[in-house]
Amino acid sequence: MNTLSWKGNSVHGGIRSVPPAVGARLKQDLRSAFGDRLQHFESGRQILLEGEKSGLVFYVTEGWLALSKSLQNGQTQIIDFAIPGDIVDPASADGTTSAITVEALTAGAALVMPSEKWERSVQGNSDLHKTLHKSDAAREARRAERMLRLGKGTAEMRVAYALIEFCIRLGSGRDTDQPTFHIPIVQQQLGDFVGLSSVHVCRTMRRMTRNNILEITDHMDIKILDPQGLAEIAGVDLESLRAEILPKVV
Amino acid sequence: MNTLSWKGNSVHGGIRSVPPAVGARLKQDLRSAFGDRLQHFESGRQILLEGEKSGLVFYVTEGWLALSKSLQNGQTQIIDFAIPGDIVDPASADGTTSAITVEALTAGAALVMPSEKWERSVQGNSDLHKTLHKSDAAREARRAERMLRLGKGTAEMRVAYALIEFCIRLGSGRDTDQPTFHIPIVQQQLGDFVGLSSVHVCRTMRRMTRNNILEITDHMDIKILDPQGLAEIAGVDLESLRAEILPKVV
DNA sequence: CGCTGAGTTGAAGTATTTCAAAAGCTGTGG
DNA sequence: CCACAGCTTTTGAAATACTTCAACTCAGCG
Repeated sequence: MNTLSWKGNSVHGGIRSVPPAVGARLKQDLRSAFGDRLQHFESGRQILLEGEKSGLVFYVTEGWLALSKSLQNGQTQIIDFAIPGDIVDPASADGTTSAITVEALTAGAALVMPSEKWERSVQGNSDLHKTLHKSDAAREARRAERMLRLGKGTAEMRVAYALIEFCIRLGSGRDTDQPTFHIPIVQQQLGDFVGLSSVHVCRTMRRMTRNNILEITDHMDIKILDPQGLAEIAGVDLESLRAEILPKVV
Repeated sequence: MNTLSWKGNSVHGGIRSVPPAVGARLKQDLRSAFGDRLQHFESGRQILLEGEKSGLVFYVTEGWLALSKSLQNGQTQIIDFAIPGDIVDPASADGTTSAITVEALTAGAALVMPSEKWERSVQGNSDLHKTLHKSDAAREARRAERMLRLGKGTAEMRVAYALIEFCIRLGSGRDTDQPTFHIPIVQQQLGDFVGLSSVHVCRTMRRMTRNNILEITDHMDIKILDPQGLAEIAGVDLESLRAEILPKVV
C-alpha cells in the first residue's frame, strides 16, 4: 500500500496553522459561490485517485490535502499541498478525468461543487473571477519555483525552499523574526514533495538544525532560527517571494 | 551570457511543426478577443524577464517560446514551452510582476493584450472562458507529469516523456505509427527542460537511437521508431496521456 | 580554410540513493 | 506500569546516477 497518510496527525498539539492564505471578503464570496455542500474528511482518506472520473471542484475550509502523482513502480511525487482557503480543481484537459490523487493529510473539510456549476459561478461574478485568477497565478508561481529547484537545485536548496514556502503560505512570522509553524507531514512525504529520499531529507534537515538555522520538535513543529540564512540557502529573497506566491488580501 | 537561443533555428528545413494544439473555432474566438495587436519577434529575443513588471498576456500565433526561471548561479530551468495556439500569462500573484523569463526560440509572432483587458474579455465570453479553462487544465496536467518525473524519474524516463509530450502537443503521428517532428532546441535546452546536464541528455538520447527507439537527424528532427517502447520508458499510456494533456478540439 | 557552436565520448568526481541497523516515541494490552 | 508493536527518525556504509572536465569530431558559414 502506497498511502500518503501518517497516523498521528489528526489534531496536533503545539503550534497551529494560521488560517487562510486568502482574504476575508473573498472567503465570503467563495463560500457563497460554493453553496454549502460541506464534506468532512478524516486524516488519511483518499478523496480522489489519479485517472478517476470526477468533475468536482473543492474549496478547502479546514485541514491539509496532498495532491500527488505516482509512477508505476510506486514512487510518489507530491505536486502540491492544499490548505484552508485553497481551491482544488483536479481535472485534466478532458474536463472530468483527474490528473492527480487527492489525499487528506489531516482531518478537515471542503466545500464541494460540480465543476460546471463552479465555472458558471466564476463566469457570473467578476470579483470572484479576479480572485480566482490571482490565486491561480500564485499557485503557478510557487510550482514554477519548485520546478526550478527540482531540476537544478541541491538537496539543501530544495528543502530550504519548501520550508520557506510553507512558512509564507501559512502566514507565519509576520510579527516575529523567528517564524514558527507546524506541517502535518513526515520526512518521507517531505521527500516526495522535494524529490529526495526520506533518508536524505533527514540528513539535510539535521545539518540545518546543527547549524542553528532550524529547530524541529515534536513532529515537524518548525522554528526558523535564522530566516535570512535559510533564504540564502533556498536562493530566494523573502519579500519578493512573498509577493510572488501569496495572493494579496483584498 | 546565459541566453537560451541557438543560432540556426529561425526557419528550419525538413520537418515542420503542425499548427495549433487548440481548435479552429476557438482560434477565431481568441483572435477576436485579443484584437490584432500582433507583435513579431526574432529568434533569441528576450521578450520578458523574471521579476520584470509587465501586465501583458500573449497569444502565440507562430513560433516557439521558452518560459524559464534561473538560479543565482546561472542555472536555468525551462518551465514550459509555448507553441502556436498557447496563451502565456506570465503574471505572478501580485498581478503584474512576471514569474518567468520569456524568450523566443524561433522567429514568430504573438497577439499581445493588457491582462486587465484580457480578463474582461474572458469574463464576458462564456465560450472563451470554457476554452481557457480547458487549456489551463491541460497546461497544469502536463506540468504535473513533468514534475513527477523531475522528482522521481530516471534520466531515460524524463527524456522519453519530454519527447512524447512534444509529439502529442505538436499533433504529430496521428496518421502514421512512426511519428516525426522537429523541436527548435539544442540538447543543452532539452537538459534545462528535463533537469539534466547536456552531456547526460546526449548519452541518454544516443542510447535510445542505438536501441532503435529513435532516429535523430539534422538538428532535432526526431522520428520515433518505436512509440510503444518509448512510452514504456516514459511510463505513460499514449492514449490516456493524449486525453490528459491535449485540450479537446471543440 | 579556419572559425564557431553542437554533439559525442571517456575518465574522474560528487550528490544522492539504497540497504541495513539501531534508537526514539506513542499507543495498546496485559 | 511495563512490555511490546508499529512507525518515524537517525546514522553508517556501499552502490549508483548524474555531473563536471576535457578532448575530439562534425557541420555550417564567413
